[in-house]
Parts: sequence; structure tokens; C-alpha cells
Amino acid sequence: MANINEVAKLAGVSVATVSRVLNNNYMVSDEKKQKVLDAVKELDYQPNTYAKNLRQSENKMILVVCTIMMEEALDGIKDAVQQAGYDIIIDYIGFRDPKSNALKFLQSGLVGGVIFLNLLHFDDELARVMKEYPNVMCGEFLTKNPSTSVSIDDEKAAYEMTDYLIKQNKKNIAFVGLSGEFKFATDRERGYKRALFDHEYSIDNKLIVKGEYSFESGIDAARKLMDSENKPDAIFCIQDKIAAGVIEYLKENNINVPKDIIVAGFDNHEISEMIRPKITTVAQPFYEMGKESARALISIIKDEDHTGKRIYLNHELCVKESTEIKND
Amino acid sequence: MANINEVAKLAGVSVATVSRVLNNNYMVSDEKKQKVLDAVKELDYQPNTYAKNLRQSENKMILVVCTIMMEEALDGIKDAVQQAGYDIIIDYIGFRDPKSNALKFLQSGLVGGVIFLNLLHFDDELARVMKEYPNVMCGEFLTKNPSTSVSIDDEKAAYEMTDYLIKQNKKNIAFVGLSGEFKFATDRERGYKRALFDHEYSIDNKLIVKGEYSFESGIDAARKLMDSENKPDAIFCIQDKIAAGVIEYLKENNINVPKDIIVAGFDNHEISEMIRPKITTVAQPFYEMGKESARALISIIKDEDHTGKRIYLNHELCVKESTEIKND
DNA sequence: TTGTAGGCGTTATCAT
DNA sequence: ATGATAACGCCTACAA
Repeated sequence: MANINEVAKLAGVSVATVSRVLNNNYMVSDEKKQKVLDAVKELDYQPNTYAKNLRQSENKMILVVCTIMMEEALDGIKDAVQQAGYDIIIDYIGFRDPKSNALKFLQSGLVGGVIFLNLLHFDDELARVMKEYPNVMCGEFLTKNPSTSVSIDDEKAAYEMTDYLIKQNKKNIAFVGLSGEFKFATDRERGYKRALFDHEYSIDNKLIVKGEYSFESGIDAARKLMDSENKPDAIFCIQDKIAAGVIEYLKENNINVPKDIIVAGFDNHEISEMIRPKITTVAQPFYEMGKESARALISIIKDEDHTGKRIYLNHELCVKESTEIKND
Repeated sequence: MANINEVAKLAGVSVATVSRVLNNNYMVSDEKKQKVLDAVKELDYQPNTYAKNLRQSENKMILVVCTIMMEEALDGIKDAVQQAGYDIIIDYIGFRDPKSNALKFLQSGLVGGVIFLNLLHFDDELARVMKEYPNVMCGEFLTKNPSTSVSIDDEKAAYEMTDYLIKQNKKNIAFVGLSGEFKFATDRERGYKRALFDHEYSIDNKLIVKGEYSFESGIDAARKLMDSENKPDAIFCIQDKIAAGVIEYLKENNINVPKDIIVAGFDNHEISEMIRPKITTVAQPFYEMGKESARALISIIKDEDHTGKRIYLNHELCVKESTEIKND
């Protein structure tokens, strides 16, 4: 692998000139610049990342810690980051190892900052440690976490959806949430309750069930709701996969959606287009969220501006088939 | 961020001793070792990755290039890699930029090898360039590509599925493939045709349609098949999402699956469990494929064993509801 | 067993 | 505008 010395030798200049051409691109004659460029091409020269980062004070590498893979958000991050001349590397941790290599990568100087993508388990220790490093939370964060965060306003979105369901003349609106202690989950539940309250609906805890983040869990939730005495005529699910499960259960029991019961989900997941009826849902601007997160992180890295901000982006209510009765 | 000098000073030893404790762990007295360890802890010292890699010849960083995010495969890669003391970073490229940063990362010395995960666009130039670097293809590869590859035997799997469909007493077995030139796609089509041939079925090109990798494409494919004169009584789709679309179209047209037509997919994608009837499919051992890929890559990096191998792992036929008539 | 010093490939400072 | 050289943090001969 060619290094800068070989390039300099081939071009007949000093290493400093090569470095200048490749980085600053000023204060060097066109003649020598061309020679350097030719030599670089000839040798397929690429500056060594390790040497470069060792020497430079600023670290232009960003780590993205992913639990669930959100391709749209990653696209947004990539675009923003590349624009600023940064590189990203991804640490995929799934749900197996909540801590990830973030700290290791940070302490070893590999990366200069971290974006946590939809991280669900941000414990106290991680929060404490992360105070010392540039980081932003994209999509999910804990109240006690002081990091800058980018997300939609989950409470507002859930409020709007519930409000919409009420306006379809429904009286018994159920909510299917998550059993864990996640901020986005409690926010959405709060939005649901606040909408009921504002419309002077009473809140029936029998109409609120909690489960996991899955299709099967949706089936279970629907069974619970339909087995109770106060049956719902609308079911708002915290996620589309769950809504898909709910719809499946209702279909199996010959309950028509949307005629008998209307169902809504959240996330505009692809499943919402693959199930019949297509699921009314809330679309999150994942691409923009990624982009905004990256921008925020870079400005934190650059300006040392460590004040945690809350950045809210706009969601979109997507009305599809599961809440509107067709007129064939 | 603390460096090795500060640790040495605090521990009252030389930097060489600190380095020895952290790496070799031999030829150093217990007394000094303990002092070093204490100092490391005290300062939260973590060796600088860039300095370390610059100095060392061997590079323990592996790049995984992802098109589509396959979490199971990533888990497998992670497990194998960590066991060997390597780190991975992921370059997510989606389908937007087929070339990825692989070459850049390799040339800049950031990584010592690459795993291409389900890469579909492996062009001649990439193939040429990649000859010089350790790399393995996981899940998909081109015939002309000399890299080591890990996958299932797609032809065999498709053969078995087709054979199974024939044994359900079906006569007109359609195949929904992909319009691109992908090895896995042509392999599966060949397996389908070979099974027909072995059973002395004639091959009707009207029963072979091609489209995209999506639910909508499945709907289109089913329409085409059902509009032709020689209607199928079984439809084998190259992927589960496509099969889901096919099933949806049939349902909309009051054609019962599996009673009237049986449908099969491929990949054991989660959608195969969320659609009714659940889709009979072929499961790929993604976790194992990832693990095997990582192992292969590490041995290539270590041994400089550049002979391209083909590693086939076993698939599994998953018979579900879309091909078997229930007896209620 | 331990310490000193050289060098990995860059970039940045200081001369020229 | 250009070149020589120090320094980044680490590992590893080599010396003691």
C-alpha cells in the first residue's frame, strides 16, 4: 500500500506538498498540484486513516449505534454526515447487548461522537458516561437523559390519531401499548388519554392492554379486548405490526374492519400496506430524523455545545383503509 | 483522554511496561503489573485505536457491507468475530450506492477485510479490485466472482420446493422470479426447471413471470398468471413478500389458497407468518451464514489463503398453510 | 525484569 | 510556494 512518501517521490515534491494538495488545496502551484494528482492516481494512493486520525486533533468519524435497523434513518445520517466530510461506522447491537461498543470506541478515540438510533435501554450508567462525550439520541430517549434528542412529538401524534378516531363517531376506543417503560410508549399513551379527556370521554382501563412489539402480541391483545365486557369499536395500536395482529384476530372472528371496528397503527411500517385493509397509521420522518441527528451531533462535536436540546420533527397522519368505510 | 505516558507516570513505570501489561501480560513483575492495572483503572485508560493500528501490522477491524439489513446474519458475524478478537464496523449502503466505501476503507487501512452481505451489484470493476483484498460474499455472489462465498444451495432448495409442489398433485406450476440478473435468482429458476424436467413436466414459459422484489410486484405477477390461458394451480415465488402479494391478489379475486391454488415463497421472512394462510417457504440459516462468513474471512486474513471457496449451508423447507389443505 | 528510543504515516509548524 | 522536521500514541527491538 502506497504511502505519502512514495507519492512525494514519484511527483518530485515533498510530503508536505502532497498533504497540502490533498487537504487544503491552496498555496501550491498548479504545476506541482497536477504532478501530485497524477502520482496519487498512478499509485492508487489513499491516505492512511489511522495515521491521519492520530495526527489530527479533530476526529471525523461518527458511530451509529443501532438496535433495530432503520434504513431510512441511516440514509439520512449518511447524507448529512458525508456532506460535512465525516465518515460513519455502524455498531449493530440488536437487543442482545444494550451497552454496545460505544464507550470503547469513544475512549479509544476511534470515533468523535455517537448517534443512538432508537435505543431503548439507556440505563443510568450509560447516561452518566455519555455526559462526557458528544452524542445524540435519534427516535427515542429517556426523560432523565440529558442528551440532545431528535424525534417526533409522540404525545401529539397519538393525540391526533385518537382525536381522528373519535371523529369517526366511535365511542369505545381501546389502546394497545407496550409493557416496557419506554418514553415513546408512555408519551403515546398520554396523548391517547388526553384526547379522550378533551372529548369528555371516560378512561376505561379495561380498554388499555399492553404487550410486546409483535404481530402475535397484537393477536393476544385483540383477544383480550374482545373477551372483555366493554368491547371497543376502535383500537389504536402503538405499532403497525401489532395492529396487523389485531386485524388478523378480528378477521378470524368474522369481525369486519373497518365496518364493525376500526383499527389504527403507528410508524407507517411496510406491513401497513401489505395487510387488508391497509392500516391507518402515523408516519415518522425517519430520513429527516437521521439527517437532523447527524447535523446536531456534528455541531456538538464542533462547537462543544453540550446543552441537550429536544428537536421535534413533524409526523403525518396516514389515513388508509382500516378506519374508513368504503363505498363500493 | 489519558495516554500511555500518563499511565506510566502514575504507575511509576515506563511506557514499555504499561504496554507489556496490556498486551503480552508476561515478563513483568506482579507488583508492577498491579500498579499499572490500578493506574489504568484510575485514568479510565483505553489505548488509542489509531495509534495502535498505525504501529501494528495486523489490522483487527472487519468491514461488513450491507445492502439490505439482515440482523440475523449480523448477529452471526458479530459472534464469530468477537470470539477471534476482531471488531466489525458496518457500512450500510442500501441500494443507492453499489460501490460502498469498501475500497476506501480497505485502501486507507481502516479495515483488514470485508464481508459483503447479500450484495447484488458486484460489477467487474469491484471484482477486479477485490482480488487484492481479503473478502467474502455472504448470501449472494456472481459466478465470475472469485471471492469465497457462503450461501445455501439455491438451485437445490428451489428443486426441493418444486418437487414438493408437484407431489401435492399439482400440474401447472408457475414460477415468479426476478427480472434482474442475480445468481440466486437464476439458480432458483434452474432448480424449478430441473424439478419439472425430472418429473417429465413440460416447461411453459407462460408460467414463468418476472418482477421486482416487492409485495406490489407479487400482485402484478398473479394478475398476469391468472389472465393467461394456461392458469396455474401452484405458484412458487422467489421471495416471501412477492408470495404475499400473489396471495393477496388471489384472495381479492375469490380464489382460495390453498384449496384452489397453492402458493410458496422463499426466505422464511416474517411476513410469511403474518399473512393468512401462512406461507410455505424455504428458511435460510442466516445466523450460521454470517458466522461462517466471518470465520472464512478471518482465516483468509490470517493465512493469506486466497483460494476462493464455495461454502454451502443447509436450508430448510418450512411447510405452512399456503400449500396444505386444512381439515377443519 | 525493565527502560530507552526509533518508527508507523500523517499533518502542522517553521524556516527558506 | 515549498521543504525539512516535530509530534500524534503506540509497540517493540535493543540495551541494561
